[in-house]
Amino acid sequence: MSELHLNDQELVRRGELEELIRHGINPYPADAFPVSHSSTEIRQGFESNPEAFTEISLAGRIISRRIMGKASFVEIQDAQGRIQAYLNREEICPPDSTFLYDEFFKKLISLGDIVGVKGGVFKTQTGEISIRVKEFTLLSKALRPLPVAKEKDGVVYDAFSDQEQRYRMRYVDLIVNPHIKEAFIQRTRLVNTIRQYLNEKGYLEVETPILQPIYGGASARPFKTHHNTLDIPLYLRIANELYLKRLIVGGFDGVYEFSKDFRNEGMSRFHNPEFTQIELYVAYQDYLWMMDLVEEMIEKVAIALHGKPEVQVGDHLISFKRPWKRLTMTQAIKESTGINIDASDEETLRTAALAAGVEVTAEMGKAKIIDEIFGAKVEPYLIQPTFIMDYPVEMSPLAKTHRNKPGFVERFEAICNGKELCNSFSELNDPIDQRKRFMDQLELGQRGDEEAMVLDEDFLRALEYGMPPTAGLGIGIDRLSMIMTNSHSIQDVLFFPQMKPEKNITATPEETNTDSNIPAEWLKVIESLGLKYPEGLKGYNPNKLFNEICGANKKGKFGLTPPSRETVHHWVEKAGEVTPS
RNA sequence: GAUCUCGUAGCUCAGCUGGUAGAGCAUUUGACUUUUAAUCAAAGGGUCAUGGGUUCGAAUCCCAUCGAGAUCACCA
Repeated sequence: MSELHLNDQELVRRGELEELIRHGINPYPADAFPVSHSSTEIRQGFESNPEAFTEISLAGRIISRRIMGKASFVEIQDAQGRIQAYLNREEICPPDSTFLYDEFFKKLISLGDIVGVKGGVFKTQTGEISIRVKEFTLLSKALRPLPVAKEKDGVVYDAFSDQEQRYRMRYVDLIVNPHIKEAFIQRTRLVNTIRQYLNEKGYLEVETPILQPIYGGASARPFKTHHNTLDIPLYLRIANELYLKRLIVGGFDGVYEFSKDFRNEGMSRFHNPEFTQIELYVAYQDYLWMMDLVEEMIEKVAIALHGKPEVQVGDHLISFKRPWKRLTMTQAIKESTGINIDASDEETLRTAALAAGVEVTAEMGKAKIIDEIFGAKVEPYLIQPTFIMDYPVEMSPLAKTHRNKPGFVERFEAICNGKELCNSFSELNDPIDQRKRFMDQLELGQRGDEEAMVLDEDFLRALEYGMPPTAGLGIGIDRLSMIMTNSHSIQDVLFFPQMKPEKNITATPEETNTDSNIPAEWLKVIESLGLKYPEGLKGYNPNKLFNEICGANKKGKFGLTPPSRETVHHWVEKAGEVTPS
């Protein structure tokens, strides 16, 4: 960033920086600054035991400052909170010089600087517990002004509230809006609670591949990437289900993983391209057993976070107290709409759906129509946690066929606040049935469904070796965090939500897709190989090209610095898009 | 992807039917030894998201682009 773009406040701070250095003060000292107390420890402990606070040290960021001649008050914010410090010229300066106060503290220290103080704790005339500073150390100089807000009687004025800036510069958001931290701390507490619960049951936390040659376990569009050495496409996982089941085949009887998954789909306040799920698989259990586990576990989470099973979410007070309501899909739809999906064939159902105002089309099969009715007429109205059980088989290619209800699978979702909270089934372990379900998916894929599952031959091989009957579960951790922290958007429970790049548009956007990114000198090398640009590069193996041009460069004594393999890949890609002139 | 709304100082925001930019906080300078949205006095600070157009004249009207938010679509 060039100096030309600095605003007046940034220039002032850089001036202060130079001035500090001129006075021999390192603005970024290497020395450790041992901290004896946090702001919270001081505020909570001082009243009952003042003697323990005569010699303390504390470090943090200057968040506000009131200079009153020879005395000053600063508010210092550490990881726990804020505390006031009192500085007096005579107390921090040696008798022969007022530099430390008049120059260093007053002129060269700014809001946002990180400082360390040593001194004793006392109470001011207005009754505020404060640190009487004897030693004042600069620990890190801030070169940008902090968007500090002021507060009185609980009302915050001029808070840093621009959502775009808050998400793009979460570090600033966390400094000036400390309450934002709370949701993130709760999220971690939530994860820890689940982890502890599952560990106590003896299940093994495992790690499985994020880069997968075949993506599976869910219906979604993946992110695709490429491995150069193997020269194969790889996908970022959309789920880890099929890997965890392989581990069940391998003889583990309970495995789980907190899994960052990636889906190349739309974004909304409920969707981020990367998100976290926990998946759990337990051998010799079924979905009914899993329902009990979910109830117990989520109730524990609510209590761990709020001290009670009730959580205020928007306008609703949601109770996670066991037991939760349980309904079959059939019952739920019947209750809400009067439609009996069991007794209806596809056409009757379509007519009934249309009559109820659900948008269904002629291409939709019975299962899809049921899904549409449920999504439009039932799910949004389920506020208190509710289990919906037994889904149509077509929508659940990895779930086991229902033990006594043909056409359905042993699957449940917990719905809460109108959204899916988790998804679970008795896992399909019949390899022949599983192959058939994959084939059905393949057919969907050939008909253009971009989210249809792909066939995973190795997974089928694993099933053919025999997988015990298994109960499986997936919970969206971000969604659960949103509910548990009363957050309106997924961005409020992700430190760094995905955003479009912020850099301003270039002045001439058309120039970026001119004919070639290949520098002229390298075009010569390529031509010396007898390849014509761009048509000769179309479909050419980029790794081969890389080797050849590097070789030609050496032998032909072009004397050029070789490009990276990645760059060459890019050239080939680009060449494929260019039409020969 | 669609629709609507928004983008002005470091932050939060004004800026009318078009007439060359305002406030509070922050910043700088000065005063002030227990303040707490400290106070008092003065000063500086802007490519009005970007690029076009209409106009004598555009922050304001029109078009395009970029970015954000909301709703919808998509997403088991």
